[in-house]
Amino acid sequence: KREDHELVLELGVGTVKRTEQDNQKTQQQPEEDAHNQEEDGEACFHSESPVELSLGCPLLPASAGIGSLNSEECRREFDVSTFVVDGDTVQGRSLSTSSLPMEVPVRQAADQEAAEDEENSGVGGGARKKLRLSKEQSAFLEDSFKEHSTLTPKQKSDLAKRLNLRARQVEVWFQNRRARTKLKQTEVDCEYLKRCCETLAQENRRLQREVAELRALRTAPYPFYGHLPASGFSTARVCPCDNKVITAHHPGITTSSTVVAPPSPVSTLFARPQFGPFTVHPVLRRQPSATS
DNA sequence: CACGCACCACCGATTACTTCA
DNA sequence: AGTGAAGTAATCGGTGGTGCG
Repeated sequence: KREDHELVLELGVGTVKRTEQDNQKTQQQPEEDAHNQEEDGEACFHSESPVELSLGCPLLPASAGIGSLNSEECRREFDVSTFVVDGDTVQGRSLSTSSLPMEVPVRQAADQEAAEDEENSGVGGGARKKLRLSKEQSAFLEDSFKEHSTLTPKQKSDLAKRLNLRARQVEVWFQNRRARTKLKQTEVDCEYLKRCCETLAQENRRLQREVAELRALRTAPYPFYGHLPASGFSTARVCPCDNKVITAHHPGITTSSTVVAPPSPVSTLFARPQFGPFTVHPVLRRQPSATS
């Protein structure tokens, strides 16, 4: 956790808390898994050596625009140098598709073969078989997605090979993942626009009240203005739209000039929020429902 | 250089299936 | 055990970019 950020998003990936169901499924395929491990020449995810991966993820500045989400920056901030093996913290490992220090167990080697058989045999008329990716496969794909939301053909085939999936499956996963990200961003944008609307409605009400007051002043007898400053200005306000100072003289003469005004609460709110694994809009960050 | 064509990657919408409350 | 909602893998049809003849 870093001191200069309010929140640190932590993602846990691992097999420490395996459900009974998972264990049962694993037991159903011990031979296949063992076979795959031997084939790859690397040990992985033995039930007696659970792996937990903790990902520290500092928030990016909320001022980052929606279009400016820089995956490079995200990646640099994305500290995955620590994970835990059997309770011991291991430092200094980086996470990438090429250097992840573990092989990912596959749940569906048999299903994979069946699907490929079906593909090769050209049997397509029956009900499609939906395969569920294992937690580890999903986590690995998720990590890859954090590095790059799109894949080159080589990255795709590498990932497919590593996860024992078809390249098409990897491709589809990334397509669906992008769609989910976009959907969530849309939801965040919607929430943000609602807030903008509320704020503008408040501002509108306030301005209408002010207009009514000014009209009342204009129609009042002259001595009523005795409290005004010698300059004769009755109001001086910064327009949130273009940072112009609106000054109203009596009676009814209005001038304007551009100044550099500090950001108003309104303009601060209008900084567009950014959904993503790394950013939370400052307004939304302080919601009671937040984890803080 | 313009055109048509094939190929590919991607997207949005949708379906089909699984999981969970 | 049955059921609906939510999540997600997979499919389909459309679009834009690219290379080639």
